[in-house]
Amino acid sequence: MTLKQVAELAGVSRTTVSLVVNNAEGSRVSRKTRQRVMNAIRKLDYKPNLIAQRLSLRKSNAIGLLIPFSSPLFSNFTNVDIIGGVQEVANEKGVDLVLFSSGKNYQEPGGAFIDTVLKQNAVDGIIVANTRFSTRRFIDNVTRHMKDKRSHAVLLEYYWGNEAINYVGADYDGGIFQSICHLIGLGHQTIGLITPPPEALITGKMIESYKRALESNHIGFQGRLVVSADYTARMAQDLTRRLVRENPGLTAIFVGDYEMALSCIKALKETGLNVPKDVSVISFADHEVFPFLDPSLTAIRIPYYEMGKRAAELLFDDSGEKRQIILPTELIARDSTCRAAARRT
Amino acid sequence: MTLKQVAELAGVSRTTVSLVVNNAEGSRVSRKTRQRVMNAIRKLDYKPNLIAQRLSLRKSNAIGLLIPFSSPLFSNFTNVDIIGGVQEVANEKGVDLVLFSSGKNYQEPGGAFIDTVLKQNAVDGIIVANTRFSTRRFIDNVTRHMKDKRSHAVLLEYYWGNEAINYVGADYDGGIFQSICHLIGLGHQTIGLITPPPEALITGKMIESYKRALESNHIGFQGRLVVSADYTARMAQDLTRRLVRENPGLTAIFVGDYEMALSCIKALKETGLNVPKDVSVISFADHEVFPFLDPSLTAIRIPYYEMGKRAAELLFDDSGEKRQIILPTELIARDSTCRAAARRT
DNA sequence: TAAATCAGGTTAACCGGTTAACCTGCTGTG
DNA sequence: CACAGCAGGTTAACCGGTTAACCTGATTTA
Repeated sequence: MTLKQVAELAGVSRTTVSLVVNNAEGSRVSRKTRQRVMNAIRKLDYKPNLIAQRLSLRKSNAIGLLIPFSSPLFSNFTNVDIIGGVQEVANEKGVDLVLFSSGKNYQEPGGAFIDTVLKQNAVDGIIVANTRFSTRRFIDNVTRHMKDKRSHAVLLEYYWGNEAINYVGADYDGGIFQSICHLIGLGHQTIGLITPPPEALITGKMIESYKRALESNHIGFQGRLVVSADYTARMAQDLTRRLVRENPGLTAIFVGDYEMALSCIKALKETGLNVPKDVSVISFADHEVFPFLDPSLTAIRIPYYEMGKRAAELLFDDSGEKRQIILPTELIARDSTCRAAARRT
Repeated sequence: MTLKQVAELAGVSRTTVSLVVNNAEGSRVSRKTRQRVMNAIRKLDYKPNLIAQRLSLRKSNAIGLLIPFSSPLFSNFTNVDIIGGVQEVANEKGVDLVLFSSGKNYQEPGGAFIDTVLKQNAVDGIIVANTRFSTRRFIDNVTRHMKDKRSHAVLLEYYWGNEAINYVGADYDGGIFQSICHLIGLGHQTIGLITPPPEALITGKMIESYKRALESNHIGFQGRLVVSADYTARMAQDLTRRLVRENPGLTAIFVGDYEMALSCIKALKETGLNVPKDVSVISFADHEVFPFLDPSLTAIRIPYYEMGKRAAELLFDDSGEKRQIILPTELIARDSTCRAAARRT
């Protein structure tokens, strides 16, 4: 089932078979010969060996998607959307999608990994996803390798820096700003903020957006309203309880991760507080089931599917230009937020 | 950055470099030469070309995961778990994970696709996932190619047939049987069933399990309690309304798909019915957010992550034996089911 | 009619590794 | 001393494709 066998059966050279298989434009093969070759191909059920093809063409015809996450976090639903978006484009372009994911600590693997993968020709290009949860060190490490003109890599999610690299992000700042303003508009003055861990890139930015929204509305910033959790349900619940205990005036919480938002609501209910009557809650990312929650959850819609598509498309852009794409976000107001009222404690 | 360049810089043959790189056991390389080569490798930042390696070794060092789904259904959350499980094993074994997904219609691609992928050496083995939603034709097509002793393919999800092929499934029958019995135990006598489309493999089996549970409890089967929907929210809602309208005695519904379960509940609420007081609802698959729904949703837990792992492990089993693995399911009772009471309509 | 052109192939080098078989010089042994 | 054995390499074939360059005979063209 190789070119050679087909060639022998058809009584022609390998070159001719190759030309027939690739149906070359300038078709230098006569009808008769082509027929003979086609018959041999059919008879042997010949399929070209992709690996040999790739070696010969010096092209792997595959793109990589690196989700720097360990298994528990891997199931973050945003990943499905990203994978789906990337997959769609890969399908369209006829290339394979290879999935990479790191081990337990999402700091690793960094730029070295990308470098290796590309140098090894495992893939022609790679998308590094979910960088909002990565550390600065990780990102610096990655971007160092991406500045190269020929580097076919795309950062999927916002890059808070000013290097000329490819990235696709969403307007997190705008979404968070809008969320906080939404709460303030509903009369909330004491708004808690639960962020991802301090070392996650997004955390600092989240706090900035939060502050900016407060300032725009002439509300003072209070450090003790801001806490960071490590994505675990337990910690999110503990911090929620601490927030309401230590801040009697608190009537709203913005939670920077959807899983923690669920835990936050659970903790509030267990504390005997009503959502939204006592405390309004907004989740950072939206989810298809949020409309069905109790109460339905107000959240920022982030177009991960679209982001995946755009990132993949960027990978196929051979212009050599580095492009930055930021897609809009949108606040979806549901029942977990309402007009502020004094909390009964 | 090829073997040749390293060889030249180190002043040795390509063979020697290859031996050093692969750190061959019988290490036929002297310390001195090894050092020289290592230095050259470091100096040039040499990484072996995976594609050349694969060609030479006649091994692609990659496994494929085919999710025969179009994009909207691709985001089915069960897929993340499956992908995560497979990924974990792939990582462990040091092989790449290549993701395939079909186009719009989930009948295609079938066995021919698998055949092609394996013949092309794109991957060493392939997992065909989510087959519960596939048609009989698709499965027959796939299994035909899997009977081959040398076929490295695993069906991920139950295979309702008796061919000797590799598959990993879950005890759907047991889960559904248990669910219906649970409802009956709560006093429900008129239980609706919303299934996936008739052509989906699981549909017929679901109805069988449902019937079996009724029979075991001496309850007559009524055809008009069973309807099939096409996964869309609209259809699920329409059918829910029809079920309650046409069956005044109905006090419970088992829904064979988690997205449709959400729509079902929504429709019930809009009809003015209370869940669970008027109608109890059980969802076929569980989800991490189900405890947070309103009401929290009773569901069958299906260990998709574990199933992904087992399927991947099966792929690496070179014994030549075909193995069948069926993992247990579990009914998680929550607030969407309660003791039956006459419906106020 | 001689030269140019062209259709329809083939030859051979190459992609970047792996590895069986072979070579070479040294050491040990009967 | 002749030869076996071995350590430490190298040669060359091979994996299964692609493709530039070349060949050959038939058809145009000047």
